[in-house]
Amino acid sequence: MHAFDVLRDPVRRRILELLAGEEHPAGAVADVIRREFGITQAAVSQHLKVLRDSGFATVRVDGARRIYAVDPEPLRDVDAWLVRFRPFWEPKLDALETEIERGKRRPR
Amino acid sequence: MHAFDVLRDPVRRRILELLAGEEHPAGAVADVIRREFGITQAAVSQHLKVLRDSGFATVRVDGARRIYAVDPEPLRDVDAWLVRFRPFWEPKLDALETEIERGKRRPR
DNA sequence: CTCTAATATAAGTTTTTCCTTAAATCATGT
DNA sequence: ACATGATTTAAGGAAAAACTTATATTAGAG
Repeated sequence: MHAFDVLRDPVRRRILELLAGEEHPAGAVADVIRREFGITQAAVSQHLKVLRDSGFATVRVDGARRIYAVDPEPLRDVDAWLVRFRPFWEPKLDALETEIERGKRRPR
Repeated sequence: MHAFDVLRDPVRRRILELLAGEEHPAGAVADVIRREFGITQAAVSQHLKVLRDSGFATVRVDGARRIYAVDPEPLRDVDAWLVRFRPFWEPKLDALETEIERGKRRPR
């Protein structure tokens, strides 16, 4: 499943936003989403499954709870795809900025 | 229609890639897409309509031809949404970089 | 004005997505 | 062992997306 297929759904985007701040157990995610979107816990669980299967989220078992966290890899792919359009809205880089940008892209 | 709904379709993403390089008449786009995806001219035209309606592309009439070009605004929104996840893969900025970044985000 | 090329739109079908309810798992406290 | 709480999985249905073919529109050539 392609990254954009996953991000297409507003519920999944919201879940990722929640997880971006910090990890959460499935139940906590379900509570927020149920309140905001009015869907059932089962539906939320299905979305979590999509996020797992597509590599956007990782799970850690803690007793009866499943703790979800963001796995940023696929988001990075999206970011990479966007690169070719960024020149449309980003000002030209001068020489110093270019050097720093280069450093950022070649991390230690 | 949300930006991610538009980007979800691989044909539309490919069209945007084509237009990112330079503007093209609808027919030229259709030729490439038809070859690469095996769909009809009508289907391509429908995708172009989605891109128009959702603000991803602009059209300029030139005789019997319609010249399409990228309008980057919605892509910028996507970029903005990604911001919150970028700390996951981008190294920390030091003070000088922060200053420059700040300058870049507040153009002219 | 008529023909043709370029493109868009209409109508209908198939496929996919997302939701619901119901049932299955699995860990923990009693 | 049993009941309970947390979560996932299964099955089915409704709605949305993306094709196809056929038709409409519009510009320019002759």
